[in-house]
Amino acid sequence: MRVITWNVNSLRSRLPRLLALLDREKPEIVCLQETKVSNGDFPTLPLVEIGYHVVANGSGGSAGVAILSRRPPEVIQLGFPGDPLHEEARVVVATVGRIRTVCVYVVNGRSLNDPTYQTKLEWLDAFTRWLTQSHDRGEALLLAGDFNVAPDDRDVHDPDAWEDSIHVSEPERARIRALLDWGLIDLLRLHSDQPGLHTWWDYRSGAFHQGRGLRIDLILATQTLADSCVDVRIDRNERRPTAGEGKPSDHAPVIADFEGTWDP
DNA sequence: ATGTCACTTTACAAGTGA
Repeated sequence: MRVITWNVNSLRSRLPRLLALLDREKPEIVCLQETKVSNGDFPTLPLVEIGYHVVANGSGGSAGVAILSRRPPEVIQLGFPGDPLHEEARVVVATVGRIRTVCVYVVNGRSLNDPTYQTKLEWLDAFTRWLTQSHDRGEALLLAGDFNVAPDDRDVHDPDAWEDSIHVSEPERARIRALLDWGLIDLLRLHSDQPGLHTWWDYRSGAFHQGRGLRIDLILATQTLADSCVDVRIDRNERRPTAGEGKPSDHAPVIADFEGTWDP
């Protein structure tokens, strides 16, 4: 069973690349962020035509999330009770097979002195409170998305240059640790402790070409699911400009493989 | 610090968010 998370930075702009990714990787579950499309304008048809179910949560703003799945999704939830930014559409939840799948797009925050930085911390607190209080660490829970936080210095191309910056500040990292302390496991770190495994590179200044990136797109899972995770990789090639399928997102997809079908 | 991208708007350029 294959799971992919990808911040597409506009689904409509990225649709040709998404269709190529689905054809290439044949994932069972896909978590998308920054779809930037309202539910009414979601390009459902080309995805249904190739065998995917679609659960979208989009308000047309700069966020928007979606879960695509081979199996029909059940117990669908848009946002979460007490979401302080409910109208921004940052969370979508669905059960696929035996896996409770939470797709998340965390507030960016822009910089430590921007008002949205506090919003980010408060939103992460509310999200984590909901997640930990309404789920069981014994269940097969998958939490995937753009966390807009690089969990530790291995996830930052130049930790000195990024010290006390947005995405790496200690209060942000403490919020990620709270999720891990509750019982979630950072699946990529099961397989590699190497630095330089980035998932996002700024469009500007040739950041991708120069390897100046961060790992902010994560797939977390509870122990029962993590036990069956056999591989996690980052599709860096998808971040490259290519002919024919339009421009790349500023994020690369993260791809996790699990043993077994996880059918009910 | 910033050389990009995609979206929006009383829309054909400029502001916003990332």
